[in-house]
Amino acid sequence: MTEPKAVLYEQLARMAKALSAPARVEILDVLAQGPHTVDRLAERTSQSVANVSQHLKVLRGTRLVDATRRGTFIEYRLAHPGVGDVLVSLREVSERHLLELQAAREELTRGKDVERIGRRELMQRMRAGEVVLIDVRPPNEYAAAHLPGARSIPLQELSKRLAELPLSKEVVAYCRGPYCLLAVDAVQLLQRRGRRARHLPDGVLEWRSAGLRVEAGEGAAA
Amino acid sequence: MTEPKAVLYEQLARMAKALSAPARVEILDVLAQGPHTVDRLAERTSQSVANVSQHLKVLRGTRLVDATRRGTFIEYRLAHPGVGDVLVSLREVSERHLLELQAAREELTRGKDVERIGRRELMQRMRAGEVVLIDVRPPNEYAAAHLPGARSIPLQELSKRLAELPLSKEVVAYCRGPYCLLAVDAVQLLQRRGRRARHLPDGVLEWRSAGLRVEAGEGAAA
DNA sequence: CAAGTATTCAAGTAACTGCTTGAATAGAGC
DNA sequence: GCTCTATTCAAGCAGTTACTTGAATACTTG
Repeated sequence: MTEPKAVLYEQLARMAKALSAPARVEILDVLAQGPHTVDRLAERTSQSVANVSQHLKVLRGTRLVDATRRGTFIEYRLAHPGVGDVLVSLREVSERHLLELQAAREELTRGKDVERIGRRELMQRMRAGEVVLIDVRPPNEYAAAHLPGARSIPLQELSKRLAELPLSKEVVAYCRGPYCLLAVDAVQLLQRRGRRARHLPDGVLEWRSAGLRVEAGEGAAA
Repeated sequence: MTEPKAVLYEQLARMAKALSAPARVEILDVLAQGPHTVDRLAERTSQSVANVSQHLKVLRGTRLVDATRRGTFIEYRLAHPGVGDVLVSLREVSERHLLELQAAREELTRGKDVERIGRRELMQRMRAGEVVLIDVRPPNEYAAAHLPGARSIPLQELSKRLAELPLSKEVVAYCRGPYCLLAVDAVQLLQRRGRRARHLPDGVLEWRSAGLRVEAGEGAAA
């Protein structure tokens, strides 16, 4: 008999091991924004296709991701919203304990301090009709999932589409999550144009992991 | 410049890597029950002292555990309650996705099916004074942390101390968590003696991770 | 200060990991 | 059925990991 208790720890470790390569964490992080094909993943993560394929195999082995064929491509996606929760939980504990991570995060946002808004305040002001929430990610990510009531205005189009945003309301921008700079750039751009704007540091992952609802559809096809 | 974004993923992976060896997960699991010295850890996990020491070094490197000298021993403990949350979160996702883990868990509890009680019902019935909650772990673990209102009756002493449990009340037993069999054995013993008894599959880790309060002290010294 | 011991270090090993390169496979679409 | 191409496989290499054994530290206690 192989100690049954040993099996339990082996399996927990196996799951952790699946998350123990930077390349795989990045892949999961990208997949959290929506389904991707192998070579779009390779492109987004600057890795070879073969290598991404091998990492995906590992992730499929622990059933963290699912694959479905779609035309000539194979589309990979997170197997379950709960996978996102682990990512968020891993990030929380890492930020609390790893000084290097805190340093890297500060480095990332150096000179990009913008005023933030929290989930609760955002929801209150949304209900009161006082703010417009914009999703500045690419349209396909918006289509895969976005925050309720958010409008899709990709960062690249923002300066041309300013007229869509009522002057009377404050603008709140979000993107992929706390490590993504799209929304920060959006807020800076809006402020330079004389708008009141704040940054919501959540992405759909964080939002869902906090137990809140997200919407899908209404955008470009994946 | 080393890509700042790459650093973020490296750090997340570093944290996951710390959890990617079965021996380390087991060590953390034991530490979650209270502080331990290196050689008690070695004993509990059936590993060599030198090896445990090396694993502890890794865990200290990611600041998951802290060490403090206490007499001639060095006592290791989880650095932060949040570390327990990661363990719980890792376990949740692993149970959902890894069939092998589900199988191992069934194997572990085969022929030991006992009636369970949930957190909510337990709290209601505790408030109503209808149940006695007993902690069947060794006294030092009880002393390190236990559920509010629980009485310490180690499994070994249970049959001798039955008189302490009022016949009028149902007994609820808990131990280290869902993979620990102490409480299951306790419930079986109680039932053989004609008592109404149920099993709470939580340990202090799960209880705390659900946002509930735990108590410390009032027991044998660590 | 000396002795004792809990803990850590150091060296050596077998096994594994992540990445590359180049070839094979397996569907879709005509 | 044939071609095209997205994806996977296979082999190989440099670097790392987990464990053992045996010796060295470093702290307390007397």
